[in-house]
Amino acid sequence: MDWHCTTKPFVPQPETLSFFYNYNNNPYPGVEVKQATLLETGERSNPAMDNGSKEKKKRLTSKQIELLERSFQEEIKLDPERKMKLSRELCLQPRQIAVWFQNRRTRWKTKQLEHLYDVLKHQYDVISNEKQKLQEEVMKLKAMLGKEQGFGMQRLGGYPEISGEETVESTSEGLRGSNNKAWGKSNIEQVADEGLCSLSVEDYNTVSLPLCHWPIVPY
DNA sequence: GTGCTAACCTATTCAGGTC
DNA sequence: GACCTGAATAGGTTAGCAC
Repeated sequence: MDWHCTTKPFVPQPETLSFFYNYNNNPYPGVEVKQATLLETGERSNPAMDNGSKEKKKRLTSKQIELLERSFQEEIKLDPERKMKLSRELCLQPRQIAVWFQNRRTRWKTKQLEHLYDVLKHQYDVISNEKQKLQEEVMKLKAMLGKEQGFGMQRLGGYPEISGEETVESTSEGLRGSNNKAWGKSNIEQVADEGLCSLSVEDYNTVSLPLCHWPIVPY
């Protein structure tokens, strides 16, 4: 089984998260009313219970799952025609096919969310590391500046005042802002330029989560 | 506009399998 | 027997169609 989507994925477009909610830009994907077939009507009822005697739940065979999985990889949605075809081929009720696809989509979505979490976490780690490096660099530069100014002031008979309140972040921003070309672009800005994330310098300092402006489509 | 129907969804239940 | 997984159910939303 491939709950981890390691085989051919129906890869969602990365620029949007809407695929979690909307597989085909409809409020409910695949909701297209089609004339119900005789077999499909009454699908809501449990076919296993129809004969009065309560049949026990049965696991699908590996062969059935294999075919269902292959079909799912081809198309995440299940159209009535395909449902009936699978139903005949696998000797399962159409309802069972529909339920399997529904559960499979749920599992797929969960996996996608887990994957997205990993990606975001990685991005966050990268940004955190870069911030740490920049802070260290700023401290070094401040120390150097202090020494130089101290030396100059000694000759003038005084010492400069370096505020302890001054934030590393503001200094960092100022330096980079005043001489952007010399500093070059940070990884984060490159990412932002590539349109993956929309980050401002302000975001930089307050970022607690990657501030990617991906649309969250309400369900 | 309203009612019906069939598709979808999430949350939950329950049974089979594994340790 | 506890825990996990997956098949199935319950209940809700949405959209197309007929009236």
